[in-house]
Amino acid sequence: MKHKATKGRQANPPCMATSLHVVEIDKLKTACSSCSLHELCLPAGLTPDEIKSVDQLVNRRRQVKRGEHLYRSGTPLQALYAIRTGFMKSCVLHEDGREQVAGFHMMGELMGMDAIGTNQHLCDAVALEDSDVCEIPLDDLESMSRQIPSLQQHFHRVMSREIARDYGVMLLLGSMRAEERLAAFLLNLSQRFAARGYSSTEFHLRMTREEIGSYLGLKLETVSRALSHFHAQEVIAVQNKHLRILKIDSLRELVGQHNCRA
Amino acid sequence: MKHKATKGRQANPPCMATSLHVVEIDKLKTACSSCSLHELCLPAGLTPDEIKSVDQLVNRRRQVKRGEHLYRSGTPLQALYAIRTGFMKSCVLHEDGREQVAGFHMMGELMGMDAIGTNQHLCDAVALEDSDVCEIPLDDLESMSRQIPSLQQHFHRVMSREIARDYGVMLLLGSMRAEERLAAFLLNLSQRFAARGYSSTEFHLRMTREEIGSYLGLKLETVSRALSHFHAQEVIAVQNKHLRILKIDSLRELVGQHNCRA
DNA sequence: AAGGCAATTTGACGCAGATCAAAACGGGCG
DNA sequence: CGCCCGTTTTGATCTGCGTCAAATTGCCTT
Repeated sequence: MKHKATKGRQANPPCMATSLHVVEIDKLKTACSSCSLHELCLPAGLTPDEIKSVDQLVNRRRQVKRGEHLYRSGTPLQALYAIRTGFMKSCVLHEDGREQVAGFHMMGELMGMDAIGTNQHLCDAVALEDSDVCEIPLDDLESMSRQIPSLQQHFHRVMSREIARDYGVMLLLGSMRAEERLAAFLLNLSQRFAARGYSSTEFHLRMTREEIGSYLGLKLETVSRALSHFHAQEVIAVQNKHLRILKIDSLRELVGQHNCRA
Repeated sequence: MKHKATKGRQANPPCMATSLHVVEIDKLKTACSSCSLHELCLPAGLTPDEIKSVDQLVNRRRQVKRGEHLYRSGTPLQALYAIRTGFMKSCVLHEDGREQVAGFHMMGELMGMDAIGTNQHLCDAVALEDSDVCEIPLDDLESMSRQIPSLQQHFHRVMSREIARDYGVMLLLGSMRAEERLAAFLLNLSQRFAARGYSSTEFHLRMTREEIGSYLGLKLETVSRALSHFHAQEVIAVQNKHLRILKIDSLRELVGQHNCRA
């Protein structure tokens, strides 16, 4: 529980990847410097030298197959995880076994921060497609951020942004109507895909309608109906999980105006 | 924007307190060491020596009268604030001017963490009763937490707990019925008052029904009706803002069972 | 290619909670 | 003390979304 000044852990087993060449495994270890995500991820804004130091933090990568858990609620916090590729959800669990999706996470995002306070994970993290995450032991991150102020600062920003995101979700759940929620959700996805260099108007929904509904505080039927309605209005084009935004401004207008639920 | 190794700011104007003796002003400056909240607040778990160092962080105290703002949405982040006495709310603002209560805050709690990511406050912070807060400049907190690992660790825990709290609110807003939400809310208040040495069963609601409703994603009439219903069942006794919990277990049962909204 | 299961869509209906309205209450101020 | 205004309560009605149900589609397995 006390701070350990562990600095790098070269002795760890290389990784759990299954069928990779040695060369690739080696590349895996020198993560951040060569990672295309370092402008989005934890090392954002660091100098190349600093990023080299951060490489030592990410000593292990882990593959999580579609449907598998990265961690489970109640489990002790082992590390934080940065998503390198793939798509995940986190679910908060009710005492009575029911669950609610608390967020969807894509590459460059950090998961597990909710567990720092109690050292126990509060949610399940489940891969919605085959994913690849970097394991970042918290102790190491803390000791390194004592040495690299800009890393420390960036880590704080990342945590803070998670809080800000949560406030946005609270707003959505507390005061938006079904179609507004869905519009806000689609705009959010769009923007995040765009930030990663993907199309902001055409993408694949990796989650089911039920998962979208759980996240938005709606039933799957309502999600389906709202999508159909948007489709009928030609605001979007949906076919199963493939989605294209046709009139992004219409979505924006929808989110802006709160007809109901003052 | 870069880290400044500022360490203490003894030169600041003492404080904005209005009618205090010099002795008291002086006492105000040596905040944490003599503060009865240090087990709840930021210095929790530090050694007496470490707390002395932390005293330098809290170089200013600020009084916020009932109804006044501590900070406003959009304003640049000046500092984090630890509540010493009083009671506050934070409100997220819609673009269209509508607002939603994102949280209620009581003594020992830290406010402003949502602003670290963008350096801009995301919510308004308003005092619901005359309050007294400690100003903690973020730069100073960061530089000191580089020197005192247990401070760093505790700060991370505090931020993480805010994230965990938000997840709880998301759960509440996304999947509980009106009376469950209210029960969860009352239990939460009860527990937080208890942690501060106040009665867990009898307290004063400092916020209006409308503010409760805003926080819980309900209309004030619904809040009022739910309170009346609990009262009729003799689960609680409410008179205006005075509230007594008579059957705390009934409230707990209510939160446990999710009749609706799977 | 066929079969089966999960996901999705669509319709009909009901209800929790929003909305509208009005009365009662309480607290601060002249 | 009494007035005024914001807060709260309570009732009546309306509606968005949940619930139930059934048909359709797509995907994965054999």
